[in-house]
Amino acid sequence: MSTIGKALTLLDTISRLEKEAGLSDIARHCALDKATTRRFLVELEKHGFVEQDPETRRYRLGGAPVRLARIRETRFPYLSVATPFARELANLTGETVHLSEHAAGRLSTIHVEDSQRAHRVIVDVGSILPFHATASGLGFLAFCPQKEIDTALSMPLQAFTDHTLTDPAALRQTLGETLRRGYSICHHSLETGVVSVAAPIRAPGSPPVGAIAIAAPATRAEKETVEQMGRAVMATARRISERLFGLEQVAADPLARRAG
Amino acid sequence: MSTIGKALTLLDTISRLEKEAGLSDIARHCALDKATTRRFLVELEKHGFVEQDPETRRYRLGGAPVRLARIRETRFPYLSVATPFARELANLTGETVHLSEHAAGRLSTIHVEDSQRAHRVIVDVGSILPFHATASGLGFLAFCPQKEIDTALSMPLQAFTDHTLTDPAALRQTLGETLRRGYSICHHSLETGVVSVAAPIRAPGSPPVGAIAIAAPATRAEKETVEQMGRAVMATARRISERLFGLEQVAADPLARRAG
DNA sequence: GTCTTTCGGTTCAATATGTGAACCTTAGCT
DNA sequence: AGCTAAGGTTCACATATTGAACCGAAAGAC
Repeated sequence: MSTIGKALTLLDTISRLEKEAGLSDIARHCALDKATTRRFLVELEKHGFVEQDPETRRYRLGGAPVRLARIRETRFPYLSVATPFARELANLTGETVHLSEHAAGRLSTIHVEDSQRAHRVIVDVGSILPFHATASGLGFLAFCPQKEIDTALSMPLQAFTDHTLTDPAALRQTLGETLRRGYSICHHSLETGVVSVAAPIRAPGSPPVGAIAIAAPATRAEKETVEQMGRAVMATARRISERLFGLEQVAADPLARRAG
Repeated sequence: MSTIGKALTLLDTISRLEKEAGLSDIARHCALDKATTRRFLVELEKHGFVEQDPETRRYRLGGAPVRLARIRETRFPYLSVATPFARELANLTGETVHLSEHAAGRLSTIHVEDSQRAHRVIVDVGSILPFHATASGLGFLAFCPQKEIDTALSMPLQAFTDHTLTDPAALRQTLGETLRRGYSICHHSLETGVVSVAAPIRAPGSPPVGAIAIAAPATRAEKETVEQMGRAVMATARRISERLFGLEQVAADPLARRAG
């Protein structure tokens, strides 16, 4: 792997740590030499991607990504467009709603609207959503070109619960159903006791850029409720997509226009 | 410079480009070889920091920073805490208010609340604010340790207008006044016709993490108005700081606590 | 139409760059 | 004191990075 790749992987590792960590800790997590880790950290710090606490000497995520993210957001206002819709959906259904974005071949959670109920599903901002074991992943993948699906299903598929589908053939069938239905359903695949539905955010004719999902405790997810939530999430995904990419006839570059 | 440094500099360069750019263009902007540029771009793309449009083959900022920024924001909720205060200040004064964050030794604009007036100052999200020629920069620097000030003033100081102060001694005096006053004032330093006031966001006894500023057309900036805006921005900066870092007696690690 | 330039992208020998075992110093623990 | 593990540094060695030269495609120029 190139040096850049290693450094960005290190950055990714730091982003997954619960809180700031020491040099040796980080080196262990990344399976890198301490000297190498240090050089990387120093370099990343110079550019603001990590910060070192001057007292504890521990490292944490820096402020540089904030600037980049804000620039990205002004050019492609995914978060600012989608967030109000997510909130509306959370209010409508009373369940936790979360948004994910596709980057670096992974689907990561970039926003969460918590359910107001005491008994609710918790989703962490920044968490990575496995394609085969989450509604978001399936809802995203189902609308991707075959090539993407093949790639995703050729990876090792971890069984998070005993309900997790790990057989590529079974997953392909699920994806087919999802595509026909317009939204995905996921029962107890990542965590037991959770049912989710999701739909992709996409420009017509293009692969999705992300997904929106509703996650509910299984005890509140009767068959009929799931269908209601599914239709709601699909409708919301469609509205977000229209705001981001314009209506069908406008096949313009999403980055060239500002969503109205 | 290390490979990582070069790659991150390339990323920074891309972030400054108005829109997506081609390979040769980017190579020229970064003064790097085309082959090198390509390897960097491919590596950055693998990790989601840049995207390539499959049709035009041009490159643009990717989605990965969004995830990192959201994680950073959950741990240190600078934007979400400061934005409502900025909006309030914009409504109160009727002028454009912008927030900046210190990272990688630079002050970058991470949020802008536009004035509602037709005649107003425009500030771009993502723009870098020179320390010596902006109210934000001066307001930030004035509250930094002497060492930071020396570093900043030992850089080449560009004269953006014929009002820009570029003499280190004069700037030191301005910084002293700013420190005593509690907020900075900047007349026509970056652009003629613009007057700005700013105050630092900071934990008591620590260097600032950023600044908040009001930018107004000079025609609306009578001496008295400037003083009013200065007091307002200083008060708002103080309230943001208190929300982020707690009140004086709590000298805890800002990242260990959630603002209330 | 053809010539020319520029584009995105690739190759490979030369070499600059990154690597990591061993080292130092400090801090906390027994 | 003695031990362990922390953060950080050094330098001979190995490997990843570099860039001139290259290719085919496409966009202008004439």
